Amino acid sequence: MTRTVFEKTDVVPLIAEVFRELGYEGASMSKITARTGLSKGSLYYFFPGGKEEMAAEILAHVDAWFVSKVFEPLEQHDPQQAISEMWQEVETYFNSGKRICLVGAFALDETRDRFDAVICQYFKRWIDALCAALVRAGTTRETAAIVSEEAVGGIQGGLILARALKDDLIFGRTVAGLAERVSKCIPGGTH
Amino acid sequence: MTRTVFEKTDVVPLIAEVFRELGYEGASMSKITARTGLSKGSLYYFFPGGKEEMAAEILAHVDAWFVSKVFEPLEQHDPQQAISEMWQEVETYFNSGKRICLVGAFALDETRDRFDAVICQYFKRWIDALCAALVRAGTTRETAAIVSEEAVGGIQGGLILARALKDDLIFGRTVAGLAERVSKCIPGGTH
DNA sequence: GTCTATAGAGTGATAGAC
DNA sequence: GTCTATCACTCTATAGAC
Repeated sequence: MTRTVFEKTDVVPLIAEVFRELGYEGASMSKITARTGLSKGSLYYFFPGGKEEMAAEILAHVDAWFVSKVFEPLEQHDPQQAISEMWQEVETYFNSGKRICLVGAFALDETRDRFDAVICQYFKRWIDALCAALVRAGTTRETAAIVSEEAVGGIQGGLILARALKDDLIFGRTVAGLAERVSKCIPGGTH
Repeated sequence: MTRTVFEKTDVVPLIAEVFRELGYEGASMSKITARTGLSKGSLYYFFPGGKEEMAAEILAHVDAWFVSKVFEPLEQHDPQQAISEMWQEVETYFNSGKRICLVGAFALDETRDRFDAVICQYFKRWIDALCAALVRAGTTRETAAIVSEEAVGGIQGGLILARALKDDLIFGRTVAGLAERVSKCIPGGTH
């Protein structure tokens, strides 16, 4: 019998892609075993709580990525640089719109109710972090709050359009448009 | 014994809400029978093709609604009035963000591949119709194309944020913001 | 031998099709 | 309601590292 040894840190991103592509309900255990190469035994060894625990860990993993790559820089670093890096990270992470936002997808159906705290926190922190960065860059609190919502929402909308239209360029246009509008509300911003 | 007689036209909107709330995979036949009051027999009488035929008819029904209430007015009526009515219809239809876009939700997971022609057509026609209305109102073709994408995408993003944050006001703010930006690119528009 | 990780047959429940 | 396939999940067996 061959024995492949997995580590949990390697397993989480694999399962994440299955949930991302098939959704919570569509990601059956058999699909997960087929696409990850892990047996049911291994999956339940890593995640005794089953499918719900897998999804919870995956959401936490996605959230942690955004915290370190996007939210914390926006909250702590130079605001203009952090915002500019945010657009870059977003374009790369979502692979020009070919990869969707797992948190956004989970928000749309009853899956939201299973994970509502994480889902709500993710978007709230993103909007608040961007807003705080804009305020530090000199934007008024009112404008910053409105623009931050528009930017985070706009990214989600761009991902839906990219998948719906099977258009590899639309997400880039969306991000570029949002970046321009955000930078225009920074006094002395590059535009 | 009581006997409730259903007509297919009454059944489609009922099933539509189940798909909208639970997603394609989450909307099991038992959930559909439970929430519509229809027996499995009735469902297969109305939809011999099963679940896939139900979803296809529901998508067609949603699309037809948008064609008559949004796309055709944008394509044919007074552009400024049609655009202003679009925002009104969108706010009402999505119930201030408490109701999501079925087409957008289907676009996110592998459900898209089952219905990709309808899903693509829906968003393409919406963007094109809005773009054409803006051009008729005097906007340059280039600006109109960009703004139309931003508006249709922005609506989808607003719906995701509304559900994720459980915020009844954010969708209204999103629509108001988009409406303002759209009207600003019309020469002599009301702003 | 112990311990950790893996395999996969087998469980009852429920899916969608008819 | 009845069908078969598949669901999430359990359990036993065991491979390999120590």
